[in-house]
Amino acid sequence: MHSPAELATQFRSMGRKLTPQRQLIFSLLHNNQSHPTAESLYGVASAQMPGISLRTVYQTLNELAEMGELLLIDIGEGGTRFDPNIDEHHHAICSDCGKIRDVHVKGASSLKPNDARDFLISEVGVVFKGLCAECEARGSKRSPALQAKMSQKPKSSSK
Amino acid sequence: MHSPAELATQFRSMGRKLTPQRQLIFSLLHNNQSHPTAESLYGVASAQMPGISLRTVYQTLNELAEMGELLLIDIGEGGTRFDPNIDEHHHAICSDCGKIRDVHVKGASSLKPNDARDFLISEVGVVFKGLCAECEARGSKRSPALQAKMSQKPKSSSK
DNA sequence: TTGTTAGTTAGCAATACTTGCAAACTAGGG
DNA sequence: CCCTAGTTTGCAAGTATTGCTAACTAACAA
Ligand SMILES: [Mn+2]
Ligand SMILES: [Mn+2]
Ligand SMILES: [Zn+2]
Ligand SMILES: [Zn+2]
Repeated sequence: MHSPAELATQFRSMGRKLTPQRQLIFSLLHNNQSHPTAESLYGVASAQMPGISLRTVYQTLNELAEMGELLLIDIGEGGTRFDPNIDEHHHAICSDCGKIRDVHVKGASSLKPNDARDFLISEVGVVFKGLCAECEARGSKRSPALQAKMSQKPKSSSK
Repeated sequence: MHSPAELATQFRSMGRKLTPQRQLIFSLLHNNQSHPTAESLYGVASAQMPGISLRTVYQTLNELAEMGELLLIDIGEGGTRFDPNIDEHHHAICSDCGKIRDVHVKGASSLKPNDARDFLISEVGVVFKGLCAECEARGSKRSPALQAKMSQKPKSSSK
């Protein structure tokens, strides 16, 4: 993703406005390697700008994605994760805590299917699943589903 | 996934019952390479067994997944896809029509992240995105989202 | 500064997918 | 044929995301 300043220029040049909400989201995304969900971003955004709406977070994330400034990652668990790192890279996903780490894989871009020679490849993605250092050390065996449940606070009206 | 007959035995030996619904689902899944969603399976199941419930399809698919007889695949678009092919393989996903094809990738299992040497890998997945032969030939440029919309019949009460 | 307006935001309804629940049903053993 | 543990259904509820629109405001011009 480009810097907040560059995005500002880019937005304005597209006839879009530079609102405080957008500026905040740009800054929260800048150098963010956590692969956040819309909801988690909304959490930190709300802390700095009470009243900002989840709807606006979704809207801005979608705009950035359409502009090619963000990548979407869909692991099975939970919602879509957003990735401001648009350079070629791959991911290691911890099946215990759900954290996603950026990794680089030598030779990944030249991988080809043995079969399906008639398939026109536009993109190759490699995903490693396993345990991150922390979870491995902790010797945890919790499933991601259980993890999610445990870190869940009772929600009243989140619709 | 094991054969319907083997699954029958396996289910009974676990104290589970062999119902007509389960038998039907086993047979629909056997040698099925379409990576169906619960909903699409429900469609074909309903044709052969009117009255079978979507709930039961989900239930059976989840049971098979827990038993390790099915793999779950989550592409961004639409619901979870189920894969009765549990041998090591990878996928080519058409960004136009959404079809998923099984592919084999030489050397995939020995891929390692350059960084993240502290990550304990349990599984490596490779995904190719691009155009399948049909869509490529057709020269289609439709997005999967648009595709989905176009093939959508108005739903009344699908909740 | 002020006015104008196209674009944006907030909030709530609606949708899509999946699971929770409980009453009715039934496979499989005795 | 009976019993009952396990199953199926139908519907409510939950989660993630988008549709809609009235109220708001950034950007620009006067
Ligand atoms: Mn990343
Ligand atoms: Mn497959
Ligand atoms: Zn972890
Ligand atoms: Zn295609």
